[in-house]
Amino acid sequence: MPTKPSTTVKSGASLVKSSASTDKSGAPLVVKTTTASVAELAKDTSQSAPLTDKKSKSITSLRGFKDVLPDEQGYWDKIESVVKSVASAYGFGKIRLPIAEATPLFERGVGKETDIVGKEMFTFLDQGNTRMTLRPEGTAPAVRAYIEHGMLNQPQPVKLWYLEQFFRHERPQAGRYRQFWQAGFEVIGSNDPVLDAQLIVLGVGIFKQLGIEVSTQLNSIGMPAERRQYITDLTKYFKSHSKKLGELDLKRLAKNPLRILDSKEPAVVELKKDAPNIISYLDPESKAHFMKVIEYLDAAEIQYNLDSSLVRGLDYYTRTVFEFMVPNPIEGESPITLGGGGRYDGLVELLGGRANTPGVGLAIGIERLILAVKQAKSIPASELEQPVDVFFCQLGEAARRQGLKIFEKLRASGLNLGEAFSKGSLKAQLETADKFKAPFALILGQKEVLDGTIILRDMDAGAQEILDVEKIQSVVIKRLHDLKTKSAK
RNA sequence: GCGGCUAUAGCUCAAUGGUAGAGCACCGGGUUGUGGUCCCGGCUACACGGGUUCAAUUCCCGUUAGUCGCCCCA
Repeated sequence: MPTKPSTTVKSGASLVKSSASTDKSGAPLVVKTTTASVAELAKDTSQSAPLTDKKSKSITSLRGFKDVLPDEQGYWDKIESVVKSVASAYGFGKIRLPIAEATPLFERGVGKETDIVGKEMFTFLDQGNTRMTLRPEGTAPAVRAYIEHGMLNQPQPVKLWYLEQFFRHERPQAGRYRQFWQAGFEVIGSNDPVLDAQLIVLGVGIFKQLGIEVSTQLNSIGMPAERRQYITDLTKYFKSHSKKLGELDLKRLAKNPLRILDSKEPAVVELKKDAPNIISYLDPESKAHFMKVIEYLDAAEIQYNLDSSLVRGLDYYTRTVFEFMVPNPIEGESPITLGGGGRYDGLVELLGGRANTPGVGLAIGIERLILAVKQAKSIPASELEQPVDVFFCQLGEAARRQGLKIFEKLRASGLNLGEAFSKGSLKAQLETADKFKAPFALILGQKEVLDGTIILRDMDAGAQEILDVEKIQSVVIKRLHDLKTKSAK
């Protein structure tokens, strides 16, 4: 919708102003309006305004916590509906997860040594001294729910999806906030590689439906035992070249050697070419699993890049890992990762569930997705705007009163209505109708109230017809239909 | 957490060591009955704190916030 709320609460001054105008427009509802009382009210507001303390500090949103304003909702609605329809098409059940969890869920599940848990969680003690955390990701909570509700007694695998906010205390950046939304898909209870592949197909499908081309990076990081050996050798290799490493990469090598693989240092990029490759450390079973994933992706005709340096920052991943990214959002800018996921075959057991309960999941970052969608301009404006079918104008007190009733009747018949009941002049109302891009306006004045009629104005043509007020629903619906078929041609 | 850049009205931007203008937006008016063009009027800002100075929105420092990059990740 093209309009913005007229009062933005940012400063103390505008706060006072907005409440004053509300009083004014609300008054006629309560009091039987006389010219005297309106004049008095007007006097009141003009007196209270100068009392505003200009120096008063305004409270703004927290760092990294954003308002999503009406003019952005089109993107959110569109994405939500795509995610939802894809989820149901693939047989996922929706789950709504609590916003906070017991802190150990993430310490154990995601890994104490990860950056997410180590330094990015919003963790606090509640009044009862319980350590709780605003969820930084969804997989551990989803798995917790799977265990807690005995979902192992349902047909396996259990497929869950969610679209929820998560929290990480990071420095905000483009497409990165402290409160952010993710669409997540979890498939728990089967280790069949076909599920890994299908989840990637699903992810690519979501992006495709939103008009976004992503490239899919794919890797297998094996099971923990295989990875351990790899990490040992990788560390050994890079240590032997430690002179070429910068401070940061040395730190990574000491703390989390896998991370050195996504270093952007030219020297490291060069060294990586001869570094041990994770794939050759996979045992036959993991290797066969990975091969199957690849075969299924080929069968589904999904493009992917094998990237043996793709490692992910959460400890629970096993075997398949993948990422979706927009390679070149803008000329010269670095790629944006829109989503990613992987297999987590040990997580259920780690969180106290039955041993040998595998799982695989996918998460998509909604704010980043919106960034990409905006960039690609892939959603037509008509889908992003909230259409107003007909704008209701009223003139005079009698028309305003009857208008309220007529408005309700029209609303009940499923029309999207615009109105400016708080405005008096027809001019102002038609101006507003114009700003809402309403194709039609209904005009109810004194005369029409007496005659039992109402004027229907075609806003583009400027033509008007006088209708029997009892018949407006059907006529308005018909005119809208005519307009749509006409513009479709 | 680290580094670069930035901070003037709701938005986009000016100017200025002597406290600020425009365009758009918003509100009202130009006939208490007709919008998209036009005319008139109105509202709204120097992020915060300190320093230098007779005087700071302007120069300096700090804080905060935004933004970009790093780290990390979605």
